[in-house]
Amino acid sequence: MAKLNFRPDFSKSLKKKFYLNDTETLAKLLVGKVLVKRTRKGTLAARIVETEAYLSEGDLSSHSAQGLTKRNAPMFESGGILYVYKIYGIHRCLNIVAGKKGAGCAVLLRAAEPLSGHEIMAENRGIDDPAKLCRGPGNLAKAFGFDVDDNFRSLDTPELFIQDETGAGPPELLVSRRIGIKKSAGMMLRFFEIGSKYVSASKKGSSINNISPSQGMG
DNA sequence: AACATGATCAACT
DNA sequence: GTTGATCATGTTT
Repeated sequence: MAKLNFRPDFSKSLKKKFYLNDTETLAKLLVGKVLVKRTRKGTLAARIVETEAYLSEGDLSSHSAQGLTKRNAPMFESGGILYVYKIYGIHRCLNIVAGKKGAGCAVLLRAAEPLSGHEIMAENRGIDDPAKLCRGPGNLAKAFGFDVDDNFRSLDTPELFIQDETGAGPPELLVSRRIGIKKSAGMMLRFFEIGSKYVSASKKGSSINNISPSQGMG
């Protein structure tokens, strides 16, 4: 579970093609990967344990459902960049754009297990408990210091990337409905690691069979 | 008016 | 330990 010997390694970063997977597949595959951000104060890293997929079609809760707007413009770019938006005036939500340019889909990062930069995250959050630093989408974004000026930022530089640390095998996942939405609420598009104490909200879910990469539109 | 939230509190298992 | 209700907050539609 905990990666005691984690070291940031840009050579293990996910490549552009990885983000062209369809949104649901990307959401599953991102669980267990490590988000790495280098700042002036130090390097932040956390292992993703909970995600949600927001689709390009047939998903009324996706920000892309109403078409291109100024706010959701990053969603319509090619996958592998950030989409950050404000919610309830207070919080930020960090998304990874998925799929081809023009598709309009993204993966919301909902929770993560801190691996590096604990002190910086604690300072950003104003709390210490490692289990709470990156638990919940607003908290995760705040711990990492992401804001709307990070929109369109690419995930393929040594300053910001996602590292594949799943050499020992992918984590076992559960699937559930997404949290905090009313439209398209029945869709099973939330994915999280079984038994992780870093997961937000409910830890109930159904088991998933296999995960296979694809090149669909999501 | 709705909103991809979080903190807090009450009630329950 | 968990779940559900309540509400502060301000941007977007």
